Amino acid sequence: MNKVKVPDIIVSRLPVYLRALQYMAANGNTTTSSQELGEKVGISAAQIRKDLSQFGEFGKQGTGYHISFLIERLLQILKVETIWDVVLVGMGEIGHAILRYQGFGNRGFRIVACYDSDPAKIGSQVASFTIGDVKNIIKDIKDGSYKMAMLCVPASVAQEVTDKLVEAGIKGILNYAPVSLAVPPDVRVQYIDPVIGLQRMAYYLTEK
Amino acid sequence: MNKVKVPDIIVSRLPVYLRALQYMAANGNTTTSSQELGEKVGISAAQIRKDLSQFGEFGKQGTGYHISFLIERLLQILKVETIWDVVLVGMGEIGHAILRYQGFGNRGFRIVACYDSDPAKIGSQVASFTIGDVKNIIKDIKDGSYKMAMLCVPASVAQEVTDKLVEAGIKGILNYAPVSLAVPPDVRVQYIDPVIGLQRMAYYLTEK
DNA sequence: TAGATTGTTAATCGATTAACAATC
DNA sequence: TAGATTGTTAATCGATTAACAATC
Repeated sequence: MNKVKVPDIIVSRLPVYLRALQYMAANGNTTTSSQELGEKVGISAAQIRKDLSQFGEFGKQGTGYHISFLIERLLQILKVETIWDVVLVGMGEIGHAILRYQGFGNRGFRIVACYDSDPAKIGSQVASFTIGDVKNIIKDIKDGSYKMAMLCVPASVAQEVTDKLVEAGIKGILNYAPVSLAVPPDVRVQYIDPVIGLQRMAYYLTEK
Repeated sequence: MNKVKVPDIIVSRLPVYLRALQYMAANGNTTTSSQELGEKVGISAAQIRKDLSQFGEFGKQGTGYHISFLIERLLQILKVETIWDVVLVGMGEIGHAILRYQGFGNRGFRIVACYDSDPAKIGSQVASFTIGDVKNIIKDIKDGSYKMAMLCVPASVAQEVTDKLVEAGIKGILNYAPVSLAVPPDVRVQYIDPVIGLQRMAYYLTEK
């Protein structure tokens, strides 16, 4: 679709722009500039303009960007205009917290199935879901119905469950397990490990 | 301490190396190479050697790295040999989940106090903590006793709470609120927003 | 019109990779 | 010794910034 491949570092900033724009819109703003948006997200105005220019011309000289229009375009570009179905694997503490979290729906994602490997959990009801056996994932979703998964299993089994997800046709994994995953080139992994963030900040702290 | 400032992009990879090394150590491995470590974390061997060389010479030609020694050095470099005290602000769904999470302690961090602004929650007991009034944060920690915070308040109040944390001397904020924060240059923010990760992956998906 | 701000170009800056001497 | 792997240099590659013509 795109003539030239857009660098991933640019793609990674688009959701941040989108989030800020939606926040502005919710506060009643109708227009903004690369300058103003840049201040909100901590990125230079030049970079925002350069990033957006990869996808088209969305602003007007002299006046800047119409917020609702730019939001629409970013939703299109990121392919989150409609809702993606996501499967949740691992119903421990984190899995339950994710299931209770209300913040996915209005940003393009919803959980449609839950899995675990613990016989004590399989078959039980959580919210509106019946927990399925992780062994059946491949069979269940091999029709390609689902492309994304959230992985909340212990680190010790994360790779083997990942292999199953990949075999089942999953192409994007949001990984909460504190371990690096190996996947084929056409599968993306995003890591959520709060400790990595804390350790990274600790480096800059001078004393306790 | 360091003669030359180390690029943040290098610092950001160190916790990932550390995590993989600790995983190897837990599995009984005693030595590794930049090649092997690189395969585990998805980073080139040359880059790992270059990153580590910023801090010293930790390997041996011909044999590679002694895992436990390299772990020790990374713990030192990242300043996570001993435990950092972290305050938790915002006792909603996410705040409670974080409090229940057992994965911080053995990686360098522990929660030492909880705050909220909801009168219905202030004074109540959660686990071993009494929830404090967010208004008192500045007074409570102005002695500089705590340097890090986890922020789990709604996006609408995240900036004002952040300002209080900064005034209270907090230098590192792990932000779970889905909004960009403005902070002085000596304060670091790390963002945890799963939807950003999901949207970023959605870009690469071809169809539903 | 005058002022503001875009989209884009060229220059700068920084990060990654490839290669290899050193050496365990 | 021969093989393996480091730490480091130089080359390559890619990302950011500064500047400005175009134009709303």
